Amino acid sequence: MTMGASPLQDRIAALLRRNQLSVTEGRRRILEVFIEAGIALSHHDIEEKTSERLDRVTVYRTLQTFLEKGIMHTIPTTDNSVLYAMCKDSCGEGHHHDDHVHFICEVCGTTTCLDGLTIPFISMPDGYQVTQVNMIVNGTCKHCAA
Amino acid sequence: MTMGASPLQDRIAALLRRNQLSVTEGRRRILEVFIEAGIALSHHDIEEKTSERLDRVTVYRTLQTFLEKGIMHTIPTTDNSVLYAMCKDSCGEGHHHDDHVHFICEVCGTTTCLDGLTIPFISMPDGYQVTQVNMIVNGTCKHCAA
DNA sequence: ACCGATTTGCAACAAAGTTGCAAAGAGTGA
DNA sequence: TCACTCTTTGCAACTTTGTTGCAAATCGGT
Repeated sequence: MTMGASPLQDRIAALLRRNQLSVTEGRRRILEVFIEAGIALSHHDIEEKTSERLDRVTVYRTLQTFLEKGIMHTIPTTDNSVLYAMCKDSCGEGHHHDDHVHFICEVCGTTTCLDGLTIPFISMPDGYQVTQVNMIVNGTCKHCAA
Repeated sequence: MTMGASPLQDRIAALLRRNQLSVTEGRRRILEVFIEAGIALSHHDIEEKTSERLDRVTVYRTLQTFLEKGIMHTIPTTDNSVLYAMCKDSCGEGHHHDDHVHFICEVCGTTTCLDGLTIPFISMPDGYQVTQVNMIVNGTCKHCAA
């Protein structure tokens, strides 16, 4: 029985189906958490925000699936926590538009995708072939700046 | 008794003393491994290359010390392994010249500091303050390129 | 409502990282 | 060179993080 529960739930269900994934409780919860948060989250964050509902293993497996489908991407961080963030809708299976800058605020600790900022082109030394470039900026975000 | 054992050992001892660190077996071994390797290493790499000699805990604590002293820096990676690399001699305590690009070869798996390549300046949106910028390039290095 | 395929939770495990403490080692100064 | 002090190391025990196999629950289609 498919009753349009809410615009958010509809959007989540559509996203999953578009990626040939069945719409399950766990996947819905995790996507909800990401959309509500609007920032990049660590595995630990997700476990906290979904605890009493989802098993640790399920979270691991679901995130793995989302990465493979291109629904999410990971963000490298200096302090070595794995962060996940939702890709824009334009990111399909395989094809990523992961060319934006990531910003990590050292005050509030949040990591955001600066979708407006494209990573500048750099020319590599002879013989190097580039497949992906990541750019991570650390500092103070606009909300935390005094 | 200070007898110049070898140029490498002298260099290592000098580096440690310059940073107010006593010259111990463990610290010497770890610096040796880094200098010999010439590439960035994970904690696991170091454990392997010094096993039978150093305790896991010692490796952790030593690397931590080197980070604090500015002898080494960490490199964020897409696959979320923590990598350590030696700073150039010009990096002092606190002051880092960490403005170079890091290259991760997807074929041989090695990570190198491209000291010649400076990270291009990017202008951030209003209100953002930048303290550090990291740039990680994935691809094929010149040794692995067919 | 039923059925096959997928997904979940559990348990057990492996790997990575941390903490406290006693023994060993480094660097003084005599 | 020895003795003394402070630092560093190794051990043991533990927490956290991530993985694997398998049976029960759930999903999507009919």
